Amino acid sequence: MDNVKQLLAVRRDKLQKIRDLGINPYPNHTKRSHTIKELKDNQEQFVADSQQVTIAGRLVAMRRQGKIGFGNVKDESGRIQIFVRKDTTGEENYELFKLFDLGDFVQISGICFVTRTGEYSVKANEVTILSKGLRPIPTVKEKVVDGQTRRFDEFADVELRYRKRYLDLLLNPQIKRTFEIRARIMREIRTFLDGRGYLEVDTPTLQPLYGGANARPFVTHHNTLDMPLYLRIATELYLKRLIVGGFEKVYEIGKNFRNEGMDKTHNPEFTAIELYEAFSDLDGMMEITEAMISTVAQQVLGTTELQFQGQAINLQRPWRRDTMLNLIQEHAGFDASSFDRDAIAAFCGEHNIEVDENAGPGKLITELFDTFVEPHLIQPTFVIDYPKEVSPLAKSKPGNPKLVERFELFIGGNEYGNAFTELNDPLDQRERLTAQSRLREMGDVEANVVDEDFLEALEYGMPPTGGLGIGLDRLIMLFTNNTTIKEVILFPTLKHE
RNA sequence: GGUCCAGUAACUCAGUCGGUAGAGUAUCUGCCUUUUAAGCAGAGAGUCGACGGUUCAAGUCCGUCCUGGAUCACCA
Repeated sequence: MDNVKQLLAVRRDKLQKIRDLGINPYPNHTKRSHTIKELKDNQEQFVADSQQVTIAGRLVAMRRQGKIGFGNVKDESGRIQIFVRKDTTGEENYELFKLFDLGDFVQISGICFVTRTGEYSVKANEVTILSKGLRPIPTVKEKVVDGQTRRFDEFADVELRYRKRYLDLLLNPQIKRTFEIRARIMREIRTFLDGRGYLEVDTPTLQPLYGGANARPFVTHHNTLDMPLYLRIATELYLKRLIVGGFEKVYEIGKNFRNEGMDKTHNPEFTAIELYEAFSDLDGMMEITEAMISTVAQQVLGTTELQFQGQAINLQRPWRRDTMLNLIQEHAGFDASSFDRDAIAAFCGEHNIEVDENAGPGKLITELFDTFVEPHLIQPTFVIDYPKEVSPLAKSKPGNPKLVERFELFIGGNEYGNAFTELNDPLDQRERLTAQSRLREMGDVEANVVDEDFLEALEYGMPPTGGLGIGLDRLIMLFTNNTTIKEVILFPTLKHE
């Protein structure tokens, strides 16, 4: 018999022994009177009064010695020591206590007191099993040395942590903070936008056509309708339809799905917010981006100055704004404003930047930007004036037909958001999407597809509109000082074991 | 996808020059009525990621593959 089977068999055996005592190892009801935090908050009084309490939680440590035993019970609010004596619980109940294993959910009734060594504890007069565990839980021990908690045999295997996130949360409770911050960020974004009169909406995740970004989709099939459906890569085109329909301020927070590679900043499904505001524009989107992110930081973290990977980042408004071409000039010493493809391609070649033969000058300019500029944009920076060639949904910049009114937001060398003055000229939009479909024919699998229904909606008239998208997982990474997107997603996508 | 690193007991990790697989924790047995990384004595527990090769002999050397991490490329 191998070790795991042996360990499982021991637990099964104890389970049967509990049943043999006439005790249900999975009772329906709990009689908790206090959370552990409530015990701690009232320590002085509860000890003075020998307060009778009933706590419930997971048994996370056990130190048995003959006819007594110490253990530690943990609920979501905290962790406390229990003290069990045979002559206090009685013979029969002590038999049950001896069948407890680490990881079991237990209920302890007893009085609050302080042990000889000064530890606040519950002295049990009755122990109850709430849920018997059948698998051994990895044991992480802690010792406090000079106020610092040292941990032993930490549950640290990154792969195991992601695959068995429940164990990660249980054994590495500090991980929970990331997801608490995540939830608060979401709530504060909603509070902020609701306060500005925005309406939260839901648009389809399953779409007959996909659009709104450059990406390959996941494809699925609807059996009854016998048609292909795509998991959305963005919410953009549906939200704009709502602007056509007369809503003036809408936003959606939800999952997007992109069928492409994974790395530290890309998970196949990720959470984004998109918002659209009629009668606004790129300047309006910069204002709302600054206001929203700095407000959320203040609400969630209590400050707009944060530390990210050893760098101090200041989210205090206003944020820097500069054009892509200026920034390339500054960091690469190259003037690309001519949009002369040959000259730009030659410069790329000199700096070992791969040049796709189908790439136009605009595409090459963004590659120069990515290489020379992006890593240096540590403090929040709005990069404006993007090449039209790479921005099929953004409105042209007056006075320069090669550029559009678009920004991307960079913080700490990473991209966080993308916004345009939205293109509302239906004929121009049709030309742009048609140009994208030509790129598709030349092999660009991520080029946009022509969405006739969307174009028809624009033909009914869409007001001048500002639109913004922000990758929320990355924002959460920034706020929690994580460099890996998997750390901020509870169940990140992994390959099969 | 390229390169580099890692995968050994349930957990955390050693394993030298190729020579019968190791420790701590956890588990089991015994002792122990104020311990706290409890302690003492003993025991069980492994397809050394998978497959193939070299060799008298492979955890160790070689090849292929799987999984994860780092990095580069691609990608927002």
